[in-house]
Amino acid sequence: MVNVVITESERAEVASCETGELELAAVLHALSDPIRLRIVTELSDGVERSCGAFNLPITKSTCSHHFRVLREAGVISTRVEGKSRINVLRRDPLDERFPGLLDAVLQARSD
Amino acid sequence: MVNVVITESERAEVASCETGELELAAVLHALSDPIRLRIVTELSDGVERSCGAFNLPITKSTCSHHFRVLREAGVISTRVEGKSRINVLRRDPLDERFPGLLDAVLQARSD
DNA sequence: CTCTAAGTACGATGGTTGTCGAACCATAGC
DNA sequence: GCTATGGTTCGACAACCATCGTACTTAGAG
Repeated sequence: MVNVVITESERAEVASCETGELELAAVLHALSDPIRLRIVTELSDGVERSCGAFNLPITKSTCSHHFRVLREAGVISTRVEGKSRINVLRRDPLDERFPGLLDAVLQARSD
Repeated sequence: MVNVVITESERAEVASCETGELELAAVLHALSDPIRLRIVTELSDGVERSCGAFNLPITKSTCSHHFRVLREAGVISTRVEGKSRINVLRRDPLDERFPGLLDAVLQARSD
């Protein structure tokens, strides 16, 4: 059993050395919240939706937070359209980088 | 935009109503840490390993913590053998409940 | 121009998490 | 019985996170 002490930043650095690991962990973390899972599931039909179209049981600011987490992990992308922000699932980039991951999560959710 | 306030426990309860969601979120969360991803990856060859066999850059207690998170999410199982705790990846149960998920994660990691 | 609708940004707060060290426990070997 | 060895448990701590309310921005409607 090793007994080395490292800081948080060093830990993140170590992680990013192994290709793909950091981004994968970020995507998995983004998907590991019920609210965000619900958003992703609803977006998985390919229909673009504004943030307000999800009827989520949270306040506006919390809603904004969750969409940002998903956006920064690369799970969704958002474009401005009039007063609304339209959200789209970034299915193709995700499928290319993590083949099968999104499908597995979506299928698991719909069981 | 709805504006309902709920507590954390209520939120968890709501989540558990939709079948599979809670467990899925737990598994995804368990996998969203670099150290635990590494443990799962090493275990994915089917070889059973003691906790100390991973050479992780963390202390014993932190190590114990990560194995517990994986165990409680149902990702691994542990059995006592002499002085050691032998860890096994619960591949079949995982594949049955979340088909393709583990494979997708493992493949993404090895890119 | 004013008002409303849709979000974002900021600051606060309570809960969770990753980490550590020290103490503890169980087993094997002496 | 004594001593490693391999883990677990506990308490502490800093960082992070989900949540909220308030204030702000931007765009369309009147």
